[in-house]
Amino acid sequence: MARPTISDIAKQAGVSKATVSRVLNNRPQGVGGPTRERIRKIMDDTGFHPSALARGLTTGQSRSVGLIIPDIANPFYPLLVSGAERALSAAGYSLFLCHSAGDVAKEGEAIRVLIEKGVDGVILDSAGSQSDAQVRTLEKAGIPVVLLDRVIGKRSSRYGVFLDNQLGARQAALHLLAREACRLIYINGPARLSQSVERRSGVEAALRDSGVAADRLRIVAGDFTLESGRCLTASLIEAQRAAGADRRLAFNAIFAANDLMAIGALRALRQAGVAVPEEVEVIGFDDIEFARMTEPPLTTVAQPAQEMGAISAELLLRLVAGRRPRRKTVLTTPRLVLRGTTVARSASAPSRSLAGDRNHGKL
Amino acid sequence: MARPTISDIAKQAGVSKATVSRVLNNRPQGVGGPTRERIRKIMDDTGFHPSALARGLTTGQSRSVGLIIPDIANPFYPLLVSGAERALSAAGYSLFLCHSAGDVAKEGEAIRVLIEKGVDGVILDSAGSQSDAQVRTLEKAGIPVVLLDRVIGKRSSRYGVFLDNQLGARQAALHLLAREACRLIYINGPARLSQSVERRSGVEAALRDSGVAADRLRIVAGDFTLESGRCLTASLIEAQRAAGADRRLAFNAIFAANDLMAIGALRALRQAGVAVPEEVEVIGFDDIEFARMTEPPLTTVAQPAQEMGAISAELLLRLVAGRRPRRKTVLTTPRLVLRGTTVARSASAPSRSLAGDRNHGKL
DNA sequence: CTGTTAGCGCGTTCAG
DNA sequence: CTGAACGCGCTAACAG
Repeated sequence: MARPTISDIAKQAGVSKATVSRVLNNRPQGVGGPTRERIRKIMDDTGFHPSALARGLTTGQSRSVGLIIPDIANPFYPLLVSGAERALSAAGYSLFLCHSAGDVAKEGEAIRVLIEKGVDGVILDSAGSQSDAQVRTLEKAGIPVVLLDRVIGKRSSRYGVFLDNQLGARQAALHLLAREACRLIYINGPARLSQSVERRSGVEAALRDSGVAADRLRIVAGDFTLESGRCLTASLIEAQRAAGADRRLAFNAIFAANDLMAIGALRALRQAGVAVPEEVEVIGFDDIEFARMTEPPLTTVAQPAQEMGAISAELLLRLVAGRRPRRKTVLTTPRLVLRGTTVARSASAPSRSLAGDRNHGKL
Repeated sequence: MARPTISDIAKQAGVSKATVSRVLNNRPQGVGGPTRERIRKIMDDTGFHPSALARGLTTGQSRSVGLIIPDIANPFYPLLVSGAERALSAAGYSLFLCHSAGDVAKEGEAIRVLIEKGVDGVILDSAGSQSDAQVRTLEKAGIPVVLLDRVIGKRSSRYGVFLDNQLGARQAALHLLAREACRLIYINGPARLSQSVERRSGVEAALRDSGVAADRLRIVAGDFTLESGRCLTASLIEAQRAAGADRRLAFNAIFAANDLMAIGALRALRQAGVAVPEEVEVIGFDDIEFARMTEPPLTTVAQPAQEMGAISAELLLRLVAGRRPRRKTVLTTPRLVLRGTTVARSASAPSRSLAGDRNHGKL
């Protein structure tokens, strides 16, 4: 009682395989109405399912794509996956999920497997900046690639979907710098990551744009963990208190390069008895789910992660279909979400004016 | 310059396809050392990758399995996925990820696709209790299925990996009931979910075991959202205050059926100025990532989600290999993680004594 | 040690 | 409108 094949159906229906194939693919011509119905019924009764493997072997299309991400357990990536999976399955494609654990070798292994599985394309949230060779392997195999979230080399050389980190950081910093007599601390991530570089440059741009004196901004380096945000903030508070009335050490605003560090900062402030947002305002980056659960809820720069996943899938499908998208890379727009860790500022321009909507155009 | 096939390699090497196939599959006999090396080199130089599709067509094995979960964006499921993916890829298997959005129809569609893709097996975190027919479709196609996290019908009738919800709830409740003069509130989830039923029964068992009077326990129903936990707790506090010195309304412990509701409860308590854990102790369930970020960090019942994913994968692989595992279902053991929302109790028995280690035995 | 032959299940000609 | 024959890339069984 093995799985029935197309020939089994043909035999039972007293027709040829070709005829069955035609009803399978809903081809209007070639099969009479009654015959069609009869074949359909037999397929249902026998529990027939056409083999996508066999089909792919002849068509050269597997209708499946690979998605490689550094880490599934990290709460940011599932959003990318979710967006991609939805777009893909809506288009009749399936998703091979692979994780690289941030390791270039594992990433290469995943790519090898995906090629063997005959995927029609790959979405790659690359493990490192040296992934260039890996991508070339795919290209050599004639498999389209869309980069997602992380840049490899020059941004414009490959298809990709990224967040405009600079813009997001700029928005947040501008918002804080609009505070009267603002003294801003920027807690950056590890300098080697492109995200850190871009966000920092956004903060510096905001400083220039707002005309605030350069000594009003102070940049410290964290490592994207809650602990680092807490420690850095605690020691800043400490230093400020030790200095007594020395106002140069004072600060009344913190912008952290991710939400976890912002939450750490929040905790340090609370423990020191500093009122948020009255004495110090705080903004994070990412808009992780927990951002709205802190007290007060965290103002933060939201990444449209699901959308990014979906866009990358659409871009890839276009490539798979053989069309050349007009734009090689899509920059998605971050959005400043105002919550309780900042005070309302009526005068400030609405953040949308900065945003534009570059990601709503045609791909 | 299309993708080279096994015949291309054979031609270049001046041997037959069979010989190439033999080195491809590392078969020790059949090929001489030098020939083997030469063929290997040619494969490397041409960037040859064997087609898993074609291979699967003849072997009847695709070396890929499907994993269906209700929702990828929900932070609990990625842990399951992560565990499964790791175990699978370590065994040389790839993972098709599908989401059902909790919808039985979509789940059916996913199953259909997976059958067509020729997966060797399916791990199913079922969308509903009526998924029985779907599973039968798979069984009819000769595809092994392992249930994960959610039960369908009678627990013992199918292969599956589940958490011992009753045990987890019992541990938590016992811990709280050990408090002197404990008056416990249990915030349950929606009654229709098996998780709610099992956890409630665990709480009731703890009450009996501890010999505490039944009127010390009060059960209210939430819906697993943070808001519901907050509201219910707030109104309980309200009622208690309105009653003045009426001690029957007093409570000094809350056990919530998940972490989100516990966090909501925490917030209500803080807003009412109730000290945690001094006046009221709180325990949650799940141990989501944010549990350790609340203030104080949340004591909770941890689910070994990654492990559950990994075990389900191993179970499935065993099935795929044609071996009959000794046990049809694996019950994983929850673990009470003591953090800041409960006070230390030196007298209480270590939670491990209750735990056992049923999930460490042979599958 | 190596080559030959025959499928795996399906899509696609090209004749009928 | 329908059917027979071939090929997709690979493995398995059997020759040599």
